Amino acid sequence: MTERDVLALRTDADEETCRRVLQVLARVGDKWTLLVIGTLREGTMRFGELHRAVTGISQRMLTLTLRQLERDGLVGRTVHPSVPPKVEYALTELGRTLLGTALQLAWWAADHIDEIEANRRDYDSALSPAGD
Amino acid sequence: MTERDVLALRTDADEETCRRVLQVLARVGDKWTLLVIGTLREGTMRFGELHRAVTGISQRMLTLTLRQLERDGLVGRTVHPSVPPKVEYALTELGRTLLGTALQLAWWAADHIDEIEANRRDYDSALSPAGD
DNA sequence: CCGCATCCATTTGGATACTG
DNA sequence: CAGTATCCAAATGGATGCGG
Repeated sequence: MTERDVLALRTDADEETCRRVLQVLARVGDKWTLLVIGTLREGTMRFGELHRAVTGISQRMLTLTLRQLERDGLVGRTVHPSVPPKVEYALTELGRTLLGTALQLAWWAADHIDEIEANRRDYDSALSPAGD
Repeated sequence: MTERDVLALRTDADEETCRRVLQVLARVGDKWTLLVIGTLREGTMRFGELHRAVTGISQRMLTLTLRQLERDGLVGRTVHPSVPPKVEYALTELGRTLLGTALQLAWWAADHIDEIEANRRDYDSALSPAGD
C-alpha cells in the first residue's frame, strides 16, 4: 500500500480502504483512547485504578473507551467472579504495537509543541492588532 | 521527556505538559486534518483543488481545517491579489515533519485493519448469539 | 473564486441515579 | 466494585445564502 492510498483519499484511489484506515485513525485520535492505552502501558489494571489514573475521565467515558478497545482487540478484559467483582484490563499484543507507534506521534507533539504554540501566538496577534 | 510524561497523564506527572501534547494529538486525529495534510503532500494547491481532492469535505470544514493548520504553522497560505482571487496552500517544514510521523500511524492502521475488523466481528457475534 | 455567517441536525460527553 | 441508563449541555459538522 502506497502513501497516496493510505492518506490521499483522492476520488480515483481505493476509497473503501482509505475510509477504513481513517476510521482507525479517528478512533486513535479521540479524547481518551491514547490516554487509556498509555496508562495500561505499565501493566494490568482494575477499572477503579484506571479511573483514578486517567485524570478527568468520567466513569461513562472510561467504560465506553474500554469497550471500544476491547472490541478492536487492543485491550483484554478479565472478570474475576468474586464479591465484590474484580475486572482487570491489559494491553494485548496488538495494543502494544499501537502504543509503540502512538508514542512516536506523542514525541513529535512534545518536540514541536513550543513551536506550535508560538505560531499560534503570532497568528492571533496578527489578527488582533491591539497595539499596532 | 519520558514515555510516562508524554502519555500517562497521571495525577503526579506534569499535567500541564500532558494536556498540551494531548491537545495536539486531538487536532491531528480529527476528521479532516490528516486528509488535508496528506493531500498537500504533492505540493501547492488552490482552495478549489483541495475541495475537489478531499472527497466529502464541506467548504466550511475545509476552511476551518485550513485555518487551524495555518494557525499552528503546519500549512502556509498565499493570497494572490487578482480577480478572481487565487489562494494557494502548501505544507510548511513543520507540516512536512508531521506528515512523516502521521504516515507511520497510517501504515500501522493499514497493516492491522484486517485484524481489527476480524476482532470486531468476533466480539459482535459473541454478543448477539443469533444462531447459538 | 474564496470564505464567512447563520441555521439546524447529529454526535459527543458529563452528571447523576440506579443495579448485580 | 464495576457497570448501565437517563437526561441534558456543548461541540461538531452540513446546507445554504451573502460578500469581497
